[in-house]
Amino acid sequence: MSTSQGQRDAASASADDTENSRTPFYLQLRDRIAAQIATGQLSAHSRLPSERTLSEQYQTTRVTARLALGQLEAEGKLYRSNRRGWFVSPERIIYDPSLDVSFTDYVTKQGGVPRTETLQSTSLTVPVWLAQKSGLEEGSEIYHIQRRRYIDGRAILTENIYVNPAVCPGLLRFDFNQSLWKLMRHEYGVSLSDKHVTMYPTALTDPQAGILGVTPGTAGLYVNRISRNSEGVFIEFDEEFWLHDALCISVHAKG
Amino acid sequence: MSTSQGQRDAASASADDTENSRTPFYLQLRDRIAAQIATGQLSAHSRLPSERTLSEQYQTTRVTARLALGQLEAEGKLYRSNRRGWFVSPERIIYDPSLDVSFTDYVTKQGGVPRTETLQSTSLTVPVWLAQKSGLEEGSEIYHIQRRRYIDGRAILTENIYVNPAVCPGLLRFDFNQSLWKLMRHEYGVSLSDKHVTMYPTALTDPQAGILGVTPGTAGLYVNRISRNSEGVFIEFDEEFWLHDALCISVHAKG
DNA sequence: AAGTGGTCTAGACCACCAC
DNA sequence: TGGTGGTCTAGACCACTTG
Repeated sequence: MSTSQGQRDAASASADDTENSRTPFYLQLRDRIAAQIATGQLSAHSRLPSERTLSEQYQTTRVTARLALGQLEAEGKLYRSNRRGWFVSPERIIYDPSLDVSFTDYVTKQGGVPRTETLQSTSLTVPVWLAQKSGLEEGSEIYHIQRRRYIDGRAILTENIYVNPAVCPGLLRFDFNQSLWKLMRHEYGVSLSDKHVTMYPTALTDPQAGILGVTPGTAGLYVNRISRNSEGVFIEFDEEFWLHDALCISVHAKG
Repeated sequence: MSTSQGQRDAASASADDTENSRTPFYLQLRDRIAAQIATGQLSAHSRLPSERTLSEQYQTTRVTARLALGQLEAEGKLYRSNRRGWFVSPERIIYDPSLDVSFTDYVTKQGGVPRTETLQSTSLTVPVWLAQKSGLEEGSEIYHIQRRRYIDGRAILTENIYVNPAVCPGLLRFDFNQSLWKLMRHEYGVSLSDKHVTMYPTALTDPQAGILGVTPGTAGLYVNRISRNSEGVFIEFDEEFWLHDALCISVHAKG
């Protein structure tokens, strides 16, 4: 007999009930938490009460509380870290993948604290899929660099970069915790002129989710970019896996 | 005593268990369904068995089955429709928001069946936020068009378009179920030269989720675009709400 | 009317993290 | 060691869609 649901609408001060049917409780709860974020009672990177505390506080179950939290996560207003808890998402970083500006520069300029970790830097053999994208011969040599980047201490993207060794011989001797583009420009005089950027929203799955320390299935944005110089020579293929709430893509097109 | 979990790993023929700990059952289930999609046993737009049937088939509960389905939805491999069931997502449509090509044209070219519905077309007063973006005077007149677009009968995006009446006087007399850009070009000789595109992944919430007939919280991609002519005159502001699994953004940048 | 997903309850054990 | 989220069970009623 205690399976009654609802009856909590009275408590929802929300005004946007343009719908005809009752607002489910998890959406009411979502709105209440969202209001606390909007008013600044909960500020960026601050931690929410535990799921058990929330469900008790709002007299519901963990499942329902998690539904509300999941909504806010999907909207990019909350994120979770490992098994540590739920946190308020900071502002999205504005990012233009068609420009070769340094991550460090634009994050700093927008008030964030950037950090880059190099996870791997090796030389390997061009696999089929990359041969097709780059035009390089299958089996020839290519440099592979894998990195993880942070903003304000939170890992928000991991990337795989594949660089044509013909244009940057000996590249692997350098330190990649800095801007790769600056390095290529200053040390090799490489300039990029033709970029093809592809991106789509998708869930982060096993390898990348693990690297970023998030649950598999966490919403992400996949971005890749093929760069060539003015003669059409392949320079690099870069693929990035971003947490979906961390960025806002901004592209200018002229002509 | 019957609360034992797991023990189903034996049934998972999956080979990517590079992790050290046991793969949760909902991920095993996700992989099994994904395999059926990959092999074509389940083809685009075909419907899956009901959640109850699935949970019985795989000897688990609806909650766990829904977790697996939710994963595939987040990856863009499945979508749901109202209370009708779960369906296999078709290929993503490749879309370049920096080009003024017609939706109808590029969807058709990629083998899809496009359809456009005009939900509203009215003249209204420029609100503050739009005045800031466009440079138009607050309170002056602007045309507003709201549309919903389909691919293969599935509603995949809704958009709000705001057009400067100074460059397209009398625009509202036309039919907007066709390409707006073609219309502007042919009838008014308008050509776009400067476009600023902004986009980020987020959940679809109340107004847009309702228009597209999906549950609030469904993953989406928000895209907006401000277009000006070669003299810098504001032409249109367009904002689009896409289902996240429906598209793949592709942008070329030269120079 | 029957079946679907949508919402919700009231618990449980597990794996990991911080103290 | 205690608390957190992660996973899972076994049910329930509701709202909507379809025949």
